[in-house]
Amino acid sequence: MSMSFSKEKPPVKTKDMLIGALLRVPAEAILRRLIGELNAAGFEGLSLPHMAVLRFPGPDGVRPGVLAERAGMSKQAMNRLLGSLEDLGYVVRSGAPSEGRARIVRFTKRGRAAYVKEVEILRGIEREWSAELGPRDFARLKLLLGRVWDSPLVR
Amino acid sequence: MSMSFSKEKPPVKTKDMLIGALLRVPAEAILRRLIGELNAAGFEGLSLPHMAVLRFPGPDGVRPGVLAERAGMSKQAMNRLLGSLEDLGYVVRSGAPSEGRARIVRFTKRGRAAYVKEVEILRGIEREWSAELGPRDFARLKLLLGRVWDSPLVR
DNA sequence: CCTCTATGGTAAACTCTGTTTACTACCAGA
DNA sequence: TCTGGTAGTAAACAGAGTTTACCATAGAGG
Repeated sequence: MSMSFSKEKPPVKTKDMLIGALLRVPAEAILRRLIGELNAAGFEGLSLPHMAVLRFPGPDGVRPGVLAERAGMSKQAMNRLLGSLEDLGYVVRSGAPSEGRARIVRFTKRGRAAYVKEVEILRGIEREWSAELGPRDFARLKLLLGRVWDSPLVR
Repeated sequence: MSMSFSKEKPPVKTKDMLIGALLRVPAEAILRRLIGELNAAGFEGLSLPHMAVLRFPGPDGVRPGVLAERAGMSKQAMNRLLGSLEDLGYVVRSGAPSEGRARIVRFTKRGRAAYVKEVEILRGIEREWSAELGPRDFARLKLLLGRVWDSPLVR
């Protein structure tokens, strides 16, 4: 599944860019890179849809329905994702609901390692951005995005 | 106490957030809103995949293959998207390639109106963000994202 | 104690969207 | 003229998600 963008920069003035593209393009670039590096690091089989599960704050100890809600998808879709992740050896789900208990998703060792690696990759990306923009400006960027996060704008 | 991503804020410290989520979440929120408002404004039928065509700098006067490249998808997939957009009355493609000329995508009136509306919606979102963050900080945010855009980080 | 209802999970059919594979048409250059 | 490259198209296929429907459990009220 190639999400690759064009390889050249469009001949566009930055000041014309609207906030939509300014956020979307780097966000997608990060996601592509995350998946690529995860696979390259030996965590094979992980693809874009799996990221809906692996992303912060992670699925460990959480019920499938909650994960579905977080990811903004149906329980059924999430369930298949979890089945896939289970087949790949990244998570396990506790016993069937017929036993009366709610199911709980748990990381396997491999799953936890993948999650740790994911955070590492993101930290690496942050270091690169920090080097490119300068530490002060990168910190400012994160701070501003944090204020957006805390605001009602994104809900 | 389920913490839903879409309706409530997760109990998370902003400083723990990594750049991936900080960009992804608002980018997705904007996209959802864009599609919703476009539909509500009478531009029915437009869905998420169509946004790969309608997004800046727009398809007008461009060949299908170039649009495919821009969107990071195969020419076949783009072609079907364009067929869909054509059925919905937003674009037209010039005569078949058997006629020896390269096909060119053109907006219909409706298509151009949708594109104009899209920019309007985005400008509206920018105004809201500007009000929330303050004009100076919003300008700073766009400037910083522009520097990311211009850097090799996102390619 | 029994039923009714809400909740959580599961399963199958369907739909949408993209890729892969393969084909046709035109064009420019040896 | 032949040949390789470009542009577009078509059909088969794969995947990912939703809808519809169903089962099991737990808790509340009669």
